[in-house]
Amino acid sequence: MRYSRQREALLDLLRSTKSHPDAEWLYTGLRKEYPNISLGTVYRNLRQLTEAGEIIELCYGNISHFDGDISPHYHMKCNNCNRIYDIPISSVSINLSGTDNFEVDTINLVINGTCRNCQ
Amino acid sequence: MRYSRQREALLDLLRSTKSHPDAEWLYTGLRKEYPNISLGTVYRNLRQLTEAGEIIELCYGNISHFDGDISPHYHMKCNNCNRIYDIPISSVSINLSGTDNFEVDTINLVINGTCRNCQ
DNA sequence: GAGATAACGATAACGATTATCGTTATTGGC
DNA sequence: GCCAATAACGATAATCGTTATCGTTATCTC
Repeated sequence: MRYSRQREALLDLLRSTKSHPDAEWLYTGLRKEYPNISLGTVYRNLRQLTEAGEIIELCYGNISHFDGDISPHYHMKCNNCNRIYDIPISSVSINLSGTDNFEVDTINLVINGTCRNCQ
Repeated sequence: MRYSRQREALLDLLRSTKSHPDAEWLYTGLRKEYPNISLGTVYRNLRQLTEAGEIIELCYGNISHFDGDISPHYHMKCNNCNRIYDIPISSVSINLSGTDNFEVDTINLVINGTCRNCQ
């Protein structure tokens, strides 16, 4: 993967937020610095970075969101405002007993509910 | 919601399998009994049944899968064959401590890894 | 059985994502 | 530093899952 300014800016922007944005949000943000950047470039780089393991793709509600934080953690999604919050891995303990003969790779946990702001 | 033969057949088909199928699979299956059924009908009824809480919509990899089993349980997804397996709720114990002020509605847990067949 | 209308089938429209293609930018060897 | 090779770009067309439209059919209520 050869260096590109656009990909670097995308990675910087994604790492600078905790909002788990989608491609459109990133595109809008990048256009401030790169007014001619193409939406295709955003999608291409999001896919490359995901495949390289530098970012994580989250799938909530049939559109992809992205997370620049690749350290293990879980998510909380508010059913009202659709915001996605992080849950530190230390706040959850998961105990598996019946997954016999299944080789566990990653654990994906999403708590759906209502966040403080929306109550 | 008025009765319809097509919706009833869809519900029967979905409840008869543990494969967590997508719309296309259900469409293909229904065409054996209803050769003229429309794909739009499948989608319309899947949405209605989901909204009515009679089935559950699962989102893995940007295409919707459906589950006729609405009793609480979790899922295991094989990264190799993409099959989705059920995990009984009794096999997992989840302990939340840091979700302060978040009103929990549902818990969505997916274990990604390699199933017995694919090892 | 008749009128009201939900649901149908066929198909067009939509929105997110991916592919194409000619041009531009990065890189490694001279 | 320059040049050739080519990865990545921007613009845009194509794809694919899903939703909306619309005239017709089936279900339900009286």
